[in-house]
Amino acid sequence: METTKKNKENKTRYALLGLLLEGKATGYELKKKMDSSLVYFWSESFGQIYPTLKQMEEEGLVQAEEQPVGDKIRYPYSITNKGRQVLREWLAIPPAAEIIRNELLLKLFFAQPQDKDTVLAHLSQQRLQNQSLQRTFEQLAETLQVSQQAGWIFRSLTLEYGLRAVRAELEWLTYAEREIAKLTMAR
Amino acid sequence: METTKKNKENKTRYALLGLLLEGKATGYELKKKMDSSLVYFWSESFGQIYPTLKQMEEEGLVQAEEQPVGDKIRYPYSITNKGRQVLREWLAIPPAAEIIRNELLLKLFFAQPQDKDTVLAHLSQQRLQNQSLQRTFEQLAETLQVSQQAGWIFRSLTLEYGLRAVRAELEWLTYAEREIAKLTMAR
DNA sequence: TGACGATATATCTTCTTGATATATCTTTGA
DNA sequence: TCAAAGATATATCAAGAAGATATATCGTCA
Repeated sequence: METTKKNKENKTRYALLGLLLEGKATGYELKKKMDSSLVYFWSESFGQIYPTLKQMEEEGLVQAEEQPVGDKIRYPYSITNKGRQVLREWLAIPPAAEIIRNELLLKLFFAQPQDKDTVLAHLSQQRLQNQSLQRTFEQLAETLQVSQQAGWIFRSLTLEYGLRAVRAELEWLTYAEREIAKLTMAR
Repeated sequence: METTKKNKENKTRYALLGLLLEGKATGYELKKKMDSSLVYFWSESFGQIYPTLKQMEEEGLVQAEEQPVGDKIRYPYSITNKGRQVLREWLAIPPAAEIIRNELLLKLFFAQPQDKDTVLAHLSQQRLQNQSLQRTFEQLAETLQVSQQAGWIFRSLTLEYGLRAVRAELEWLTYAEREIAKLTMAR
């Protein structure tokens, strides 16, 4: 696959531009929005957000505003038409294959028979995390049902993805625990 | 959750140590091994592998050997007892929650009704990628069935995870395409 | 013999994460 | 009413990771 294009492109900007479609917000507010809606498949740190916003302002993709609040100044950003266009163009590009780093699977892969109990503990922790995530998704689904505006369908599809992924992982956990139990019986 | 421990720990080393359990190998060979077995849930670049190997040698976790081959010198590394111990200790630590970055879902999340065709194209590409991955996993499963040595069960569980994840994603793709088709009917 | 692809080591830049610093604002309880 | 705690807000740094690229040798096929 001889690709010349740089796959190293900063994607933080698109996440921020997308969030700014909903209205102006400060870097801090953008981070909060992200953590309440996108975290399950996308996250950014302040170390990425603030510099990216500044850079995008230089490029004319967003516009900052100085808003004095008491003794301090907030900098709410809003998306420009150029920003909207850049986001639209990016949306049309086929998404790059994700790179996954799953620490649980890595530990499992290197485990030996004597690590059985360790592995079972890891699986059990994973189950708890997934169950909690499942509840979060179910609550989000209820909230989403209420507000059926434009683009609603696509957002609900991302949520459905999360729900199915969690369910599949829980089923795998059950399978894995059972297989490891069998192992114990045999010896 | 007041955690003092640095979550910023280099994990490349553990992947390399794990691979070195199977026998000595050069950085290049380690990369190849990784790409043929772990890629589906873990990957590393040369930019990580070579410096990490050097660093681990200084710490006494691996041992380099100078092996002249014709005009050039290979540097096969082998794991030391200290390395084995460090790996074992890491295996016992509960895995950190993965951070996911799914570009497809991000694009979906920001999509508007007019992006319908773009989204369908992305989904269709995703389906092809998943189908190809599914075939790879099925072939790997057959290979794995043959060699049932120690630790075989854990490796087969990681493969089973992959198979189930791919299957779940394919089912979601079908669901998503159907939902978007409904949308078209309605207007 | 030359071309090509695989082997092998290495470095650089950019991107990303997590930790930390600083300061103000808001809320809550003593 | 004062202090403490916690939320808001901006920012920077170090370490880690990804991707691109450079260099050179080896084996093999035409």
